[in-house]
Amino acid sequence: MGPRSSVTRRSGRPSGPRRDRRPEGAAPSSRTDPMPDHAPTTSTSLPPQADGTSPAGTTPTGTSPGGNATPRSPWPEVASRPDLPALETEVLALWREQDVFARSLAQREGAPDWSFYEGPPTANGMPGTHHVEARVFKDIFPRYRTMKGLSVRRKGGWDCHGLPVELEVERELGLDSKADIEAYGIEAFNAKCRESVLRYVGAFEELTERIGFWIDTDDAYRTMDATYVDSLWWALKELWERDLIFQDHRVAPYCGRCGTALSDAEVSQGYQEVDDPSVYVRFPVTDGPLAEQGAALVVWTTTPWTLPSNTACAVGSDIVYELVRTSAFGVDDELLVLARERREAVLGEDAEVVRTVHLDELVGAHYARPFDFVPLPDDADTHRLVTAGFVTTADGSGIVHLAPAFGADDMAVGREHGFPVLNPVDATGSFTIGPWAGVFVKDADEWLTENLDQRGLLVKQQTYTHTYPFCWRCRRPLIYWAKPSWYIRTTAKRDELLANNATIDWHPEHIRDGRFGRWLENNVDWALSRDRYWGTPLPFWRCSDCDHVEVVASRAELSEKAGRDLTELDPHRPYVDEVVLPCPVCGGEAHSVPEVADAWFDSGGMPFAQWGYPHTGQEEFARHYPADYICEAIDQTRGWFYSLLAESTLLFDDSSYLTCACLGHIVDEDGRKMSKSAGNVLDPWELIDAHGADAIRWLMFAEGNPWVNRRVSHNLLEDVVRRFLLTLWNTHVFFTTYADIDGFDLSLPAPDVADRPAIDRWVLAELAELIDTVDTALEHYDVSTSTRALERFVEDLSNWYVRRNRRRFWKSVHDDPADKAAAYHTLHTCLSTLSQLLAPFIPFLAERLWQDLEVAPARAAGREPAHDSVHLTDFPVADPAWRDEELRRAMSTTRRVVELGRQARNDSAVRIRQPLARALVSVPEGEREGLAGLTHEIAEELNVHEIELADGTGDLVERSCKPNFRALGPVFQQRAPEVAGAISALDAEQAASLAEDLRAGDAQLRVGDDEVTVTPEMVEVIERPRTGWAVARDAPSSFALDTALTRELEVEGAARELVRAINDLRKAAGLELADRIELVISIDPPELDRELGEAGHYEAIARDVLATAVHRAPVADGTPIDLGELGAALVAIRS
RNA sequence: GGGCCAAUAGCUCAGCUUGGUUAGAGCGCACCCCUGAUAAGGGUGAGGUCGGAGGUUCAAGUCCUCCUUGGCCCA
Repeated sequence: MGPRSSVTRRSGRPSGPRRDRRPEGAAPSSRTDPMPDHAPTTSTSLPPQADGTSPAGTTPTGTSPGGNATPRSPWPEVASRPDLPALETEVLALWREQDVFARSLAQREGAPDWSFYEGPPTANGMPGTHHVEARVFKDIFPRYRTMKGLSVRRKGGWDCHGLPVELEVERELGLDSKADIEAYGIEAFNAKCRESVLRYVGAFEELTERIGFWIDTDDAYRTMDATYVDSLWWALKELWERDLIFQDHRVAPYCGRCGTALSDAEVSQGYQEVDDPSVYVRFPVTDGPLAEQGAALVVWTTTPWTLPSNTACAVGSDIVYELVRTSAFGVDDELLVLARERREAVLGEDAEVVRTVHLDELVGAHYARPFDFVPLPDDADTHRLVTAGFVTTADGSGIVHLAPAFGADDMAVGREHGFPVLNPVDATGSFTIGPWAGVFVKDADEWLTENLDQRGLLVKQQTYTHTYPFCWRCRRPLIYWAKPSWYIRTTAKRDELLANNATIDWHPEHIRDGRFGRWLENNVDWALSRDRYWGTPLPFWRCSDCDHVEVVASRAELSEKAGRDLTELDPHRPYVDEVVLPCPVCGGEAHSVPEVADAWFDSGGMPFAQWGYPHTGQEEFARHYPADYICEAIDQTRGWFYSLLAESTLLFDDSSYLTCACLGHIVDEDGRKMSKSAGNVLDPWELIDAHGADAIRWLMFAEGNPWVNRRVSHNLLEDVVRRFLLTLWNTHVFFTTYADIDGFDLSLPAPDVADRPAIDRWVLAELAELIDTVDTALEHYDVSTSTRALERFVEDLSNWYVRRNRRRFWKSVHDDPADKAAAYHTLHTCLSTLSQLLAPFIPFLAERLWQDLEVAPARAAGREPAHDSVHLTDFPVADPAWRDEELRRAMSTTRRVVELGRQARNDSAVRIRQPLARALVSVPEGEREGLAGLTHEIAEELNVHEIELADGTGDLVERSCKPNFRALGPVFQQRAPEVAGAISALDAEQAASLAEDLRAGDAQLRVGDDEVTVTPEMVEVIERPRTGWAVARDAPSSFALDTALTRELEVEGAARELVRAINDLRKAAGLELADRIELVISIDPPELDRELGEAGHYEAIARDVLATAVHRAPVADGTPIDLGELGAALVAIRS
């Protein structure tokens, strides 16, 4: 959407930022309190909004930079529960006000171009969810390339011409035929078409902006514009001059109601399964031996209306025919001729075979035509049998009726044998002569059949179920009809089309040789003309005297030839029809031909016509040709993908696009196609209003495979929001909440990465990996890999990094300022970089993060941020200092061990609050060293004082061996299972011995009667603790937990229990994060009280519950806290 | 009739290009834990003949052939 467009679509939509402020009189939030040394002690969540609205995020910049935020803190307030659609409209407002899209383009001026072509949506209906799919895929890669430093001009476009537009207008005006339209007036009709198009363009523009598709709609091309048509005229003249355009009678699928032939693409949209008549007719033979015997041919057809136009019949040269006697069809002992293979199917088992009929006897024989009301040319030798390759015995009788006017095959055979074209059918599809004159041919089938029956010519009649083409708009059956049409001779360039196709980078790859390649191999000449009104007029003027055709390449050339200024002519009917040219050959009058161009010709010409090339825009054309990237749904293989390739191949001898993304269709939750009749169409606005555009975008990019049909539903969108967007948002909320409380100053220098704790270095190493993954994947148009990596990282960041490090954020800044700074800087880097990585995917939320994390702090510090929008930044590059493969591996092991530890805790039923003394961990030897540096993470996470790492020796562990087939297989081949069995069968002692041997290198192993050499790779040595402790393990690792409790551990556990219970009391009392309390506590028995005191636990409790004093005294109104077998406490808090 | 694509847990999807013996994730369900991210978080469990049948191979969800079902396209 153009950066200057407006977005005022509906009332009732949030129109501006909402403040997530407390209602008057509510308890003050912690942020307005003096800065606490300690972390908040109670929930940081905000109370429900008094006005009933859900809390939305703030807008830290844009409408009111800095707003009424507390001046002290650079960090914006963020809602724990965001209203994503509202957040997005705020971001839209920001982009509009700051002109961000235009600036993102301006910023790359002079940079290398990366060219994108907009495949124009046909503006003849409201945009649907499938348009959202295509448009977000068109958006993401240009955004990515822009961030990579390229200049990506994004010129919008609208497909304005074509039958769909006409039909819409016809409906509107209540017109029902071409005669109606002409009565209404072509000029007025086309004006209505133009109006209709403009109406829908507006609807598309709104949706385009709302979903964050950055494309310049202000600069959009429109296929109906005069300059565009001028370009198409040039192209048509080029083709004409290269002898690539011709006019011919061709049998084409034709709609009598719409009065036009349909393109293959159009026909393919209208196939339906229907029951048609299936009639077997007697054609009495009139010469030769068969005639003497009184035999008749059995001829089959499903289109009785074509029988009056019959000119011949075809038999197959490799088919065996028989003369058959039967009385089963109303004539006693009649003789019939048909294919042997069809005898039983057509005549039944009782028919008696008289003899085989030689092909020689059939070919050339004449027969009596079934109807004779269509006049025949005098000199034609018609109504005889010929051979044709397409005759089969799959159905019918093996004798095929030919009517060259109504079948492509028939026409070809007719040409070969010089048969005339008998066409008693007019442009409305009705008979022009005979008893059924004026009747639509399909409606005459029944009468014709009855008539045959009455005349004793009908053998039998059945119903035949097959798929038959219907007009995709008006739903009437198409007929195949010979009519004059203009064609582009694409078959002359089939090899070139295939060669150019081979140069295209298709996604998915199989399109190239599959669907598209096959289509090109079977290429037929492009039926260019349409007998309609609202389209590009063919620039052909034909002399009424000598038939010379004059072709013009522009309105300027037309002016020259007409001898008057027509440069301002609206190049549409009826204006073009009014121009008469003098014939340069005979001096007669040349009139424009009445046909307009197939609208696909318009769309395929956009690479040059969007610039008005070659009359204008030569430089732009050269600069942006070919497109680096185009993208549409798979149905465009026969549509735009073809018209683009055909035109560029014929005109420029190459492909106009280098990479083509070919999307699957959008289906509903149950995998069904969305259709109005099924009532399962999802309105994109409804989805956007409920879940936000980012949710839809992420669904499109992350859920399933873009190249395959994908499901969209409210449930799936909710899932995306919860699983991904809210996880990301929660992490953001965590950071900004504590950054605010601590007044974290971003401008203070960050500790060197090398000086930060391992977990910081780990998350940065993961971040570096993430950047590489996303960058590489996007480079290759692979959104699935990128989104999977991003989801994984966000999950790790939230549920490992943040969870493991919470204490670092809330502990006193005085304890360890460097550590605290490391934590803040690390998390800030992660979120900020994520914002950039996510910018092409979910531009709204990414922008919001960037505003909160980069723009707001900078402005609060009185300086301008380096980039005031994430969409103006460069795609992130990983700092080499972040990379640490070993640490990533080690942390992966650590996390696996922690999972085992949790499992052991679970199984042992010793809850995590109860500290335990020690645990023994075994991991494969290669992972031991890395793990050693991270045991404190395990200890802390599992509340175990000491983690011992088994060193692979000694009696603490028992070993077993597991075969590694990947290494064994190639070496031992057939013996691999035997060797593997031997490895598995080793007892603990043998396994220990083998493990020792393998430490030094290869080892010998007894297998049956042999000894074989095994390498360390072939054997995985597994250790398991020998202790009686609570053990959990997966294959190579184990965790043994010493659950023995000492008195000291129990007392420590009691202290933890007290902290938790007192914090609950604080929460229940409605205390704020930083409120101080005094604690009155009385413990029973006194011995426990003494032990708590001696071990210093009261100081720790005071620190953890923000108590300024602890009074160990009897409590009258205290709350009891159960400390299990140790005793109980009575506690009161005073604020 | 031909072509292309798809079929993996109740649901949505990874894994297949490069075959390795214990097929993963999320959601949902059941039970449990945690409680200073808390309308969050974590664990465990149930749930799979990887659409079917053959074949290749020491080894097949993965490669080959055929078939079934669905979608799209062509005729």
